[in-house]
Amino acid sequence: MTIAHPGPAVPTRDVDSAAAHMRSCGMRVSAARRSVLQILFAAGEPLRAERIASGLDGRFASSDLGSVYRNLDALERAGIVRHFHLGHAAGLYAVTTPEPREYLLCETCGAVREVVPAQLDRVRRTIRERFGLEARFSHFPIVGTCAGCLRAAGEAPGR
Amino acid sequence: MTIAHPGPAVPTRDVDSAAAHMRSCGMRVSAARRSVLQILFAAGEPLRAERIASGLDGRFASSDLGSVYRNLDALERAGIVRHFHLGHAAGLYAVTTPEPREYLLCETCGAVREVVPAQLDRVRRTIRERFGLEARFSHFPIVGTCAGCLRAAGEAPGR
DNA sequence: CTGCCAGTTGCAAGGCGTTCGCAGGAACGT
DNA sequence: ACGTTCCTGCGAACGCCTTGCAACTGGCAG
Repeated sequence: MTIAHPGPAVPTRDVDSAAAHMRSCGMRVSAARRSVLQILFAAGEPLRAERIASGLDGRFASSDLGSVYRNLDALERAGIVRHFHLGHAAGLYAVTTPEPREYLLCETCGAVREVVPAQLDRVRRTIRERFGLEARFSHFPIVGTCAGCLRAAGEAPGR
Repeated sequence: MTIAHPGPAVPTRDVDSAAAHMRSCGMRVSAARRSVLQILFAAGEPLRAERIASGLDGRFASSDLGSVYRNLDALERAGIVRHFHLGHAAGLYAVTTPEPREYLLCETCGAVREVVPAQLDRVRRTIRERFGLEARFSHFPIVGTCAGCLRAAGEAPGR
């Protein structure tokens, strides 16, 4: 998935509620799709397609990488899954949560901070007022240098 | 170039001043490098490597794409060139300017707004105060929906 | 001005993440 | 149980970028 699907988010609690929604969308609930969902729910953190295809390193049924991408796409279209990108790395996929998520990334150490949108509303408002842009940090994060790395950078070069 | 080179920016006015700086760094000033610089200066806007390799569509000397990437890398290391990314597309390269640039991207229509860092300082400060992160929008832009697309989206769905 | 040699070049192959075409296979309404 | 339609795995291909290699060349030593 290279772009974010704009459709409404449909948070689901478990594989079965997700399956119910899939059926209500006219999608089939195949073994491969069920497996993708199982893995995403089990992991509890965003995963790369590769890792899903591997069955979460063997703990679940594995499937074809191409099919995983197609299924993630279908699930994202249905609002059950969403994805985002940290820098240039492969996309990360997660089950849609009731409260959306946005991200901040430290380009130096790779640390990721996950926040709910309300925490970025002041930032968003400033950007909207100044530029008319309604910013989203859910698909592409805010990138910068975290406090720790700033400190480290401030100490080391001093010497 | 997949990551941003951290070195200091070295703004140059033209190919010759850039060449002088290159030599002062111990780099050779080859025909291919001169051509990359000529093209970047002539274009006056950020370019994709592909476009540089093509000699700006035939108007300049063309060169090998691999060499273009290597040269852009070398020039970026030297501070003469920098690059950024708009979404998933290929990187965009430009000559370093005295005043750095940051970007805002409308994910809907693709419009790009280029601003100087001061215009984003309030945003940056808010983020720093709340999260300790020193944000940069020079390598990855702020992404969202621009005023025009917001309006269009607000009208159309009503019908 | 000549010659040398590390730094560069062009070419081709390779890598990563993702997409696509295809033919066989399975979900689900009837 | 059946058939249609969607989905699957496989392999090939793509876009963007990197890399290995042998030939070449910039720029300093002499």
